[in-house]
Amino acid sequence: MTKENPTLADVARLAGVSQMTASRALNGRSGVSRETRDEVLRIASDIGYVVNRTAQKLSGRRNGIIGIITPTLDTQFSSELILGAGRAARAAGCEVLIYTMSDEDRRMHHDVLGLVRQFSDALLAILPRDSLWLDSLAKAKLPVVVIDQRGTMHRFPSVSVDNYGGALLAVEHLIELGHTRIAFLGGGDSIEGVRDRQRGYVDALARHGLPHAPELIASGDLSQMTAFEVASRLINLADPPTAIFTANDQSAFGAIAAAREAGLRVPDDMSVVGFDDIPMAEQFHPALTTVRQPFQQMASSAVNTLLAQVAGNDASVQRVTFAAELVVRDSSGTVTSVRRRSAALQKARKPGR
Amino acid sequence: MTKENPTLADVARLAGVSQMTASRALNGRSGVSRETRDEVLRIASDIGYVVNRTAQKLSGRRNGIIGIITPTLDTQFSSELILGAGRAARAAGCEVLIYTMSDEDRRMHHDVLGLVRQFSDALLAILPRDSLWLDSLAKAKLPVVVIDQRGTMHRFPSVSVDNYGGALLAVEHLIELGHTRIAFLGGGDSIEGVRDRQRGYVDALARHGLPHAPELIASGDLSQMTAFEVASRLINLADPPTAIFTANDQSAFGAIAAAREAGLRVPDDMSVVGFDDIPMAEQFHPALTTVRQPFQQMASSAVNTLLAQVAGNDASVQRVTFAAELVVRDSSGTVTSVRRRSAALQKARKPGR
DNA sequence: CTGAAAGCGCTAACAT
DNA sequence: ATGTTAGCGCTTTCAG
Repeated sequence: MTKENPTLADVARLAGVSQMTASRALNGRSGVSRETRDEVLRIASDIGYVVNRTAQKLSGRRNGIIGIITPTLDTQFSSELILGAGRAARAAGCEVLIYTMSDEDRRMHHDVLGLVRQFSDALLAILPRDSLWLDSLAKAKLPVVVIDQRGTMHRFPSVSVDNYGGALLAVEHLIELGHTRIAFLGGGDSIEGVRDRQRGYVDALARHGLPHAPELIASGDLSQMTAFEVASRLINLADPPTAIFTANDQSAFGAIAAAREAGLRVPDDMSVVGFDDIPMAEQFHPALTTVRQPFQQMASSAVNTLLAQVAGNDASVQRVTFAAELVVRDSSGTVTSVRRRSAALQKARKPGR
Repeated sequence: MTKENPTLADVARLAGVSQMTASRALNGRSGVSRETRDEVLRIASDIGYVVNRTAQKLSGRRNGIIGIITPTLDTQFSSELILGAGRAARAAGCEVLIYTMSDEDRRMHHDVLGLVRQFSDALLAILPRDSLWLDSLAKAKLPVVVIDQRGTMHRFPSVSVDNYGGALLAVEHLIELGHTRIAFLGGGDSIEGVRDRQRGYVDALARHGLPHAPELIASGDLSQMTAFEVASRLINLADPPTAIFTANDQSAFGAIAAAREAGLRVPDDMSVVGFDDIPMAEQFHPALTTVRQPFQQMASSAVNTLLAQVAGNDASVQRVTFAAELVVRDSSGTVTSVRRRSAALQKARKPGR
């Protein structure tokens, strides 16, 4: 029937106690006798009472909601993170609410943050690419943890993967396989993590005495389509690379498609190594060799930091970095004979397209 | 400085009017003189006032938030829909809050719905595959619109694409290209839309006098990986299909990978047509021929229906269906000579794997 | 056109 | 261990 949602007052009345007592019992606070508590809980569950989190919040208390703000939803990168955050939050008895800030309407940072704050205790920010955001965040008076973007000002705790170290692993893997002309397909330099990957690439090369070839460093925008184009250019170089390390998995997919388009087989004629290890990496054909970000751990660390801050344990501004792990699959292999490669490229170039 | 967020009371005081007047002005209600209104708005904007939506909601008013509940975030299907909904909502001056119900914790339908209701005026449900959900939704006393799943009980307004018609388009396209052995790679029958696609496939065949070959109907789970396996089986049939129509794009990607694995070229030796036209479809290589769902339109229709209901225009339970559109790209082509195909398959089979 | 009072559901801060 | 009071920020009555 159309009976309204049960409220705390209902529970209290039915249990024959005051609202306050009911509240205490429900929240597991001290100051309630076992008996009373059990009774209250029983009644609450009986009538299907669900605490009203907006009221909770309005009254000044924390309401166990953590807000996630993300620029996009369509990257597996963010979905993985969100998934992990949700799990971690629920494990702690919290819920998660997601707010997307699509690129178009970066207009009202302020409003959005204001809104999020009204609804939640803390905010998990998944790196919008511009730092304007960071400014707005600074004004929001609530705990914030930023993922994968250490603000230049170090204003917020952040959690990220060891991008530099991961890149090192990837490139050294390629070097071990015998590659000497290794290209880097980056993603612009608006994202700090991506810049770190490039640094790792450069240093790995240097460390192994490999020449620094500027023409082998190209930059896309982390999208598959752009990566396809950029990789195509790389492949058509007079002296093309035998391997490409890309700044993310999506780019790797694009690079692989480009290699195929050029008549090269992966990994026989061209090795490709990505970064992220999104679920697709394993499903792709060929399965992608890539650097794994421990999304679940990162998310859960972020959530816990947030929760600690909410609880008052001021963990000051800290940055947590997780180790990256190289996952070797089928897109990387030993260098093929130069003859074969050249032949393949020649053949592919002639017909044109 | 650490001054708290401005509240309605602040605006009112500064403007020298009562809270009520300020409220009316801010909400664009009648009963306020132009002058007063302008003054209030000016002040509000000056001090950066942002209405507190939780308070708004608590006081019984609608707060302009529409909640979206989705089982997954990692399918481009849902991201597209969410994106579209966000746009439509913002166009109407509303905001959108997303709640994910990961498969694991389908436990507390009730709580989740309760929570969503507290935060928002209406609910857009991108449905989890089981209908238990529908039951819970029925109890939630707030406007609901369901996307792509017309509940068996027709309890909610729904918007979906013409799955049946879309499938017809896809299969007829294949038939026009000369294919006669066309397989269907489905996705189980828990989703009504997917079942409709299968019906479309069957009917298209029948309509063109093509034999109904049960062995050419296989079912996956809409994931790329499963599709790879299922498609592999299809390809290894004694009399394999020359084309595969898949229930969604992800499955098409898997099928293409399987074809390649078997030594077949797409589209030369095997045509593949998907369904959805997620952004990846265009970026994939080969670009995928697929049936487009007008995500943006669907989402915006859903949002508008929701908004209308909130506004009180009870549009009763209606179902909106959008036409599907065939997008021909590079993964479908005319049938190749059987000789070539057989040769390719023979060759691929011998080495084994 | 404007304002005062009361309350949404809950929780701190004081009582008892 | 339990109850009372007051108030979070806003809005709906109902009065001027």
